[in-house]
Amino acid sequence: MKEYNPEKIEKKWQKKWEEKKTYQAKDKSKQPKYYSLIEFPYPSGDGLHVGHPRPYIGMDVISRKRRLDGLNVLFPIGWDAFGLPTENYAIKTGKDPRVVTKKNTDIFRRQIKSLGVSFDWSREINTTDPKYYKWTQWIFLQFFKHGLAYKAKMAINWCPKDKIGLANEEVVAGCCERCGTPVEKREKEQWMLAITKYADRLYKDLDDVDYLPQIKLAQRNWIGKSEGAEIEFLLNFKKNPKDNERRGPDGKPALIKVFTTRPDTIFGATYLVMAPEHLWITLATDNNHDVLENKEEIKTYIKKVKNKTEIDRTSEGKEKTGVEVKGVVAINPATKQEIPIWVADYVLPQYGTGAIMAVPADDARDKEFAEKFNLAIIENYKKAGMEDYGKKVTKFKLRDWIFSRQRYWGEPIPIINCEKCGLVPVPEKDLPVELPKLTGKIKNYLPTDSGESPLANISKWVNVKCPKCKGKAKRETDTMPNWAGSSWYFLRYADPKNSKAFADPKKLKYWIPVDWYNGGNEHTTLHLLYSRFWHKFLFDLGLVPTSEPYKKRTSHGLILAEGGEKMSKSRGNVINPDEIVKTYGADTLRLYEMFMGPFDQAIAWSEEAIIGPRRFLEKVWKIGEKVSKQKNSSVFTLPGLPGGSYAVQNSSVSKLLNKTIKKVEEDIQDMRFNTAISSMMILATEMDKNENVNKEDYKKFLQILSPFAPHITEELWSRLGEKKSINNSTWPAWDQNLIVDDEIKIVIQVNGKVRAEMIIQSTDQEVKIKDQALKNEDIVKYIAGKEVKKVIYVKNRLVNIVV
RNA sequence: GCCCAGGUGGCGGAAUUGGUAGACGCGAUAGACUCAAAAUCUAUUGAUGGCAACAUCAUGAGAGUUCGAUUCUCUCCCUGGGCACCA
Repeated sequence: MKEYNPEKIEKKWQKKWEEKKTYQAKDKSKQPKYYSLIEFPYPSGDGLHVGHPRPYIGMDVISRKRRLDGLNVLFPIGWDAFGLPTENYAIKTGKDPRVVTKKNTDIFRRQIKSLGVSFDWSREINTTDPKYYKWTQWIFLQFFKHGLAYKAKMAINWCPKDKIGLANEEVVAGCCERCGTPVEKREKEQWMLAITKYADRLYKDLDDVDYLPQIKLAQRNWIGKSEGAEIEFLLNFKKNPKDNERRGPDGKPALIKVFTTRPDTIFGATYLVMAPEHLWITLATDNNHDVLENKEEIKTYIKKVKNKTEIDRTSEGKEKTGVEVKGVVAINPATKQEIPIWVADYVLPQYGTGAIMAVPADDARDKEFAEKFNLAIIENYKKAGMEDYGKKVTKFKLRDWIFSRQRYWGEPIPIINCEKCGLVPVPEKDLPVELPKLTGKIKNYLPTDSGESPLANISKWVNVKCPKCKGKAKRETDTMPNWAGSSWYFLRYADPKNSKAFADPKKLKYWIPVDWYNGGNEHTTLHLLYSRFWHKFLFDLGLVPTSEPYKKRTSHGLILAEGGEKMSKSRGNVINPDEIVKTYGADTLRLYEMFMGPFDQAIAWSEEAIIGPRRFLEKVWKIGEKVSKQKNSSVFTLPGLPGGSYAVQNSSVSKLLNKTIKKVEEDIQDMRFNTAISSMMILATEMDKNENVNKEDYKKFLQILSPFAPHITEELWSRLGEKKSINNSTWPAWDQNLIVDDEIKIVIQVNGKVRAEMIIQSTDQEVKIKDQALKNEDIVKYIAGKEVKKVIYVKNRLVNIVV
């Protein structure tokens, strides 16, 4: 076997590693633990494309490096398999989502395995497995029992033709993706999780974790902590003087509470604006109240606003709309002036109090609105103190999490609705509440006409006895969002087969927190925040050992198709890794994906460029042939010293090797995989040129390459006579003495422009170097006859002469 | 619109974080080997001018700070991602 034949050696080693359980994490070990984590994939029907493995390979490099560092590494994988695409596919084809999921995970598993990623497959999990979602439901019950899961009326996207609730993604340009009918908003009772109760801690504890700065920033912006004041504006009713007894339509004192981050600008507040959804205006326009002069006009406006998206409503570019609330005015507590009240959709109901004081002199949106509707703008108004007119409060943009889906393919919410007892949790002993199989007459995965989940159609499943009073009751038919299963999956990996608890506390104590979690930027504010929330809740219950789940978080960029577009089946530009593995080998694919560009940035695939990494591996192979032919002439044993053999150092290659070991080590830690590979390419070229490459040097090279290209290095390693796997070896140490150069080339600049080069000794003093530079013959002609104002020396870099 | 990331040769990108812009790879051109081709090897490869030494220009655009700016500041343009029911 002279030629490099990746197909043969890759399959061979993958089989051996599996047999020898090389990558299985040990629950008990004297070695320190290391938990590295990737976001478990959604097994879509399109199969794996070359973008999927990028983060896996990246974290695989980290994990393999950690093993060589002597750590007990947990690097697990599973399937986040509930979700819309599978459900929609099931609706279209009538196939059981379970069958579809099984098929898809089988394909994904085979494909991922073919890349030699060092996952511990013995811990594989699947969120759709009842043994798994039993615990998702169990955690939900804990939320419910602690009052953090509750029901509330929320607006959902509703297609009036298909009569189903739609995900935001299924709404295209305001219309239903399937039938094109304009989408309406519809109020529906939804399960909510009170993530806002944790807003402060989710914000503050970011200080203690090692996330990339932009990830922290994104989370902070999302939580949207702002300090400001709530100020009460008293109302004055015009239509009926009796109303001025300071009683509003809701029976409370007639006032509107606003939230502002700038209470100091109150003297400039010339009108109030309420969100169309504001409770005050809802009540004031209903049939029981008659305080407003233009109720119908306002009601028409509110109806119109209802179907706009939030982005449309708050975009500065879009023209502002609104109506004045006639028949009532507010009194500015600072100026004592009467100011008009408006309803406008640029104010959102969820944030602050759903009402603002408008200061058009200071706020761009208020100004735009005031100019359109001819409202007063005061410039040069007096500034007030922060707490002169209202009390200081902290508000968060973060909203509670809508946790219901009217879908089939999700975890059933384990609640029973009893006519007498109300919402009753399913007893823990009855978990999991399994999804009923759709058999016999019912083969329909569509939601019901009333907008309920398809589960509502299955009366046998729905109708149950109340666990409390044994009376008639019905199961909750809403299911959980796909975010549920992924909010705690990393805990399950610590103990994936446990049937008594979601995980053994001892094992959690050993493995948690996750040491390094890498994932997509698109998950920064949802999944990452949700899972931190669940983890904190479990921590408060004493069920997990840490208040934060992940010590470190980094992100990867997407791989785009050749034109720079997203890869998708519908565009027909998907590249299947199977073909790349077949043509070039898994090691080449791995190297290429790590080499193609910075790990955290989106990058376009290029079929043409893959050949580079392949040529590099051919070269590594060639050097291996050369080295293995050498007799051990370059290794000798020093008499008198125990055991070891001492290599004769080939100084130029050895120096470069030591520099490369250091560089690769540092680059892996910072995920600068592309430059790590580039430095190894330089080393390989150097070894290839050199007649006598020391065997020990070459083996060190194989070791530092092995996290990137595990198959070829394992093969070459064993050919050099090593009996143990390269995985069980130790990362080579670099020698500081071999890294420092004695002679250094520096440049000489005149006025910042490079004019000459010179060689200095590393021991040279600054004065000597400056003097040498001024005397340099190329430099003399540039500075002759000119006054030297300044000479700047940057250590080991340059001398700059300013004339 | 708001928030985030980015814009460097023909292409992907590098630049020790203020210190030689273009490492490494792809592609291209020429040569070696070959009957020939492929593969491989060697050399060249930012632009302009010049026989050459060399000079000038050049990191999205414009300004600023500095001995020195791809890097820092300001203004603007463009691309990608997120915006709460996609995963």
